[in-house]
Amino acid sequence: MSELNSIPIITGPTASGKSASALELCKIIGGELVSCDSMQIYRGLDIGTAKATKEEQEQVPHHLIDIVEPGENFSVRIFLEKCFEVIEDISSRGKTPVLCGGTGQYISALRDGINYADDPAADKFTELLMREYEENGIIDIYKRLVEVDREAASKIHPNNTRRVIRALAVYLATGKTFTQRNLESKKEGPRYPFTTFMIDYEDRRDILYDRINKRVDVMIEMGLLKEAQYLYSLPIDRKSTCCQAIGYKEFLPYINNEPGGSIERASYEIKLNTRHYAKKQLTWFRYMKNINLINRDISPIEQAGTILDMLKTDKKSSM
RNA sequence: GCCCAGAUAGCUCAGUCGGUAGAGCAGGGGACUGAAAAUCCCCGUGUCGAUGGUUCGAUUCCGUCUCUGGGCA
Repeated sequence: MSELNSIPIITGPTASGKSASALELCKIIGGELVSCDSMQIYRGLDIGTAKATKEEQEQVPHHLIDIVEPGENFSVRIFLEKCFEVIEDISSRGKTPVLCGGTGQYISALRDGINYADDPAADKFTELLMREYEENGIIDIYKRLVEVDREAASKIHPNNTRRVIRALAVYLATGKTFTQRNLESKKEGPRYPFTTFMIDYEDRRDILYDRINKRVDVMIEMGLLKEAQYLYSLPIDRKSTCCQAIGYKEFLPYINNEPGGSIERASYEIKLNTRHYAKKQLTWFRYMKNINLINRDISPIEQAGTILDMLKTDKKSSM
C-alpha cells in the first residue's frame, strides 16, 4: 500500500469520468489500476464496455480486464478472490493498487468485507429449484422459504424469483439459513482499509445523461456494431452474462433482420438502457454511504490531485 | 374551398351512457450476500385545444373557431 493508509476505490455511474481520474491518480503515485467491472472482464468486448484503450493500458498496468472469454461463468466470489490476489501482487512490488469500477455489487462486497464460502452444492439446488419454478411457479418455493427462514422471506419479494430460489438453495445445500449465512459472512470485516471516491453528478443528472448519450454515439462511430456482430457469432449461450451487456443485445433485432430492427433503434435503446443503468448505480452509491464526492467540473488530473490529498490527510477508512 | 378523423400526463393513447380522469413508455425513489450492465419493488393533478350554448353540473352533448392528420376538388 506504499505510503497511503488505505486503498482508494474510485467509483461512480457510467460515463462519469472515473476511469480518467483513476488513470491520472495511478500516474501520479505510480499505481496500478484494478478494474471492478462485471463486463470489462470479457475479452473482445472493448468498445461497448468502455474498456481502457491499448494506449492507456501501456501508460498504466490494468488488472482484471480481459480475464475471461465471453460465455464463461463469473461471479462476485471469483471477483473478490482475483481482486485480493491482484492487490497482494501489486503491493508486494511496492506499488499502490487503485480500484476503479461501477459494479455496485463488487464494490459493496469489497467494502463490507463479505466472505463468500465455496459451496458448489448450492448450484445444484438452484438448478433443481429453477426447474421446479418453471413447472409449478414460485409460490410453493416461497412458502418453503418462509418456513425455514422467515426473515429472509420477509426481505425478498416473491416476484424476485431469482433471490427466492437462491435463498432456499443455500439452506438446502448448507443446512444454514440464508440469513444466518449472510451474517456469518461479514464476521471478519473488510480485508483492507478502503476509501471510496465518486465523481459527483447527484444534483445534475441531466448532465450525466447528456454525457451518456454522446458517448454512445461515439461508441457506434468506433464500430460497436462490429463488436456486437462478433459477440453474437460466438457459439455461446445467449443467456450467459456477457450477452446481457448494454451495447450489444440492443443490436440483435438489426443483426437478425427483424422487422423494426435498425441501427437508429439500437442506438436509442443503448442510450436508454445506459441511462437506466446509471440511475441504478446511483441508488447503489447512495446506499453505500461514506463516499467522498469529487467535483465533476475539474480536469481528471485535478480530480486525481484532490483524491490524493484526501487519501493523505484522511486516515480513516470508509468501512 | 369541401368532407372525414383527431386534439386528454413529457410522449403514445384509453376513458368518462354528463358528476373534473388512467394505462404503457419516459421520468423519480428503493432493495440488493455466488448471473448484478442482472433481478425485483414502489410512485400518476393534468387549463381533458379555445370559446359560446344546453344543464344543478360539461373534458364528455350541441354550435363556432384554431391547430394537426387523411381524403376530394
